[in-house]
Amino acid sequence: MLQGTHSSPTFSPLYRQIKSLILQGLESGEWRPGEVIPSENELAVRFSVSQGTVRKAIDEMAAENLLIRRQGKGTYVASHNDADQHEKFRFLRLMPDSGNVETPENLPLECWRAKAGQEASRILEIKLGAPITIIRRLLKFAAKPVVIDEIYLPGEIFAGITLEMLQNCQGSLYGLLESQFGVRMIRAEERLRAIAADRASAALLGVAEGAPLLSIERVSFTYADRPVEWRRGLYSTADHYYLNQLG
Amino acid sequence: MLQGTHSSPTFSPLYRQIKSLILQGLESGEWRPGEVIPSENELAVRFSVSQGTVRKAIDEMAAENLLIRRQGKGTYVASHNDADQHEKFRFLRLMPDSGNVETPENLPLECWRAKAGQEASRILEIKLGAPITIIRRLLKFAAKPVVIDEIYLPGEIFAGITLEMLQNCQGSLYGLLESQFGVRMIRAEERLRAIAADRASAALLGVAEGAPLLSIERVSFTYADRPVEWRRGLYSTADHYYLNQLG
DNA sequence: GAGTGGTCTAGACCACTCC
DNA sequence: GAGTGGTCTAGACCACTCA
Repeated sequence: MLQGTHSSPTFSPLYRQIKSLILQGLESGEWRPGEVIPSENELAVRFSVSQGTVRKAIDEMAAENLLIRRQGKGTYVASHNDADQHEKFRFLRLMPDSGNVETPENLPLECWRAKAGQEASRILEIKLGAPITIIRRLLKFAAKPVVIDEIYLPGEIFAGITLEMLQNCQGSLYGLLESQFGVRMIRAEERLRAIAADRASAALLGVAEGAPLLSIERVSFTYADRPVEWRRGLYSTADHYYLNQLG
Repeated sequence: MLQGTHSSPTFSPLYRQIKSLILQGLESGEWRPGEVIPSENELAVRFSVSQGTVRKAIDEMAAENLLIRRQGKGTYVASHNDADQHEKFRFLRLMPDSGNVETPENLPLECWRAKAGQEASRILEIKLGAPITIIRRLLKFAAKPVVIDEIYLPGEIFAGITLEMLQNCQGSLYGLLESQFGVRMIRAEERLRAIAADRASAALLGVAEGAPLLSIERVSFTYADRPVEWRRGLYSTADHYYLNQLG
C-alpha cells in the first residue's frame, strides 16, 4: 500500500511511489515500447491519488526519456523503433564535418557464441563462463567505413540472435533488441580515448596502421540500471567528429 | 504586460513568460551568481500570477542548472564558485583510470592579445579583426601533464585579464570569468576527435611525437546562447578517459 | 463531442532553516 | 515562530486528436 505519512525513515513522496509503480508496469511488460499507457485520470483512480500527482510522476519519466507525451492522444512508452529519427539515433553522437545529415549503413560481419571472461562477467554482472554473444560489425557513412564495433551481449537474455537477423534488421540494433527480445536500452556510459590503429582495424577502416582512432567503450543499461550490453567501438575521425553537449 | 489569452499566434504559456522575466533578471545582473532570488511568493505577487506558476518556471530553470533550490533557505543563482565540487568541475569530463578522485592542477603558460581571424570571428560571433585574448595553459593530474588548452576569449568582454590573474586564481577558469567579469557559462558544445601529437604538444605532455591524443574543441555559451569562449584542448588518454553519459 | 494532455489557480499541510 | 521550498489536492478552462 502507499505510505501516506512523512514520519517514516524511508519516506519518499507520493509521486515517486507512483513513478516506481509505473516503472514496474514498464519492466513487467504490462505496457510495451510504442504502446499507450492509461490516461492520467485512469492512473489517478487506480492508484487512489489526484491527477496532479500522477502528472508529476509522468513528468519526471518523460524528462528521462522513458515516456513520451502526445497532447490529445495519450502517453506512450518510448521506443527505439519510433518514427522519429532523433529517437532512433539517440545514442550515436557522430557527426560529419560536412554538416550533411547521413544515415549510417549497418554491415554486420560476424556473430558467435562464447563464454564470459573476467572483464565481461564483471561489466555485464553475469557469472564467469556464462554464455555471451559477440557481434562484430562495420558502420559506413556515405559508403565509407567509419566505425568498427565489437558488441558483447549476455547470452541468456539474447538467446536466439543470429547474423541473419542483424543483416535483415532495418533500423538500429537497439530497435531489434527491443522488438525481438523485449529489452529496452535506457541509458549508457561511454569512455572515450585516443588510440593508435592496429593492423586489422586500420585495414577495415581504410586508414594507415598506427593512425589515431577514437576508442569508445560503452555499457548500456535497461530498467533498474541492469547492464545488458558492453561494446567497444573504433571510430575514424578523419571526416567525422563526436558531438557532446555539456550543460 | 503578460499575455493572458491563447489566441495569439506567438502564444507561450504563462510560466514560460515568467521564466523569461526571471532570466532577464539574471542577464541584467539584478541577481548575481551565488545570491538568493526573491521567494516564490514574492515573485508571484510581483508578476501577478499564482505561486504554482512561478514554481513551474523555477522548476525548469533548476533543471537547466540556472538556479539551485534549497529547502528552507531559498532559491539561488547557480555559480561556478559554489562550494560543491560537482558544480565546480561540471564541464570537465576527464576521469583517471585508477578511479581515485584527482583535483587538477592549473598551470597558465601564456596570455596575450590578438585580432580575431576568420574562424574565431565566425565562432565567437564578433567582427573580423576584433580584439581577442588567447590563453595557453597546462592541466596536471597527480603531478603529470595531461591536458594542453588554447583558449580564445572575446577581448571586449574580458578586457583586463592577465597571466597573473590566471595564476592566482584558486578555482576554475569559469569561476574567475564569473566573479571578475560577471559572465557565467551556461552550456557548451564539444567536438571530439583522435589526432596525432605534433612535436611541441608531445613535448609538453611527455608523450612520443605522433602519439594519439584526444582533441576537443569547445564553444561555451552564456545567457541567450551567446558564444563567449572557444577553446581547443589536447588530452593525453594514457591514464585517463573522457566519461560521457548517454540518456 | 468525448477524451487526452497542458495550463493555471487557490488552499492546505509538511519539512527544513534560522533566529 | 516566521519564512522558505516541497507535496498534495480539487477544480476550472484550454488545445489537440479522432471518430
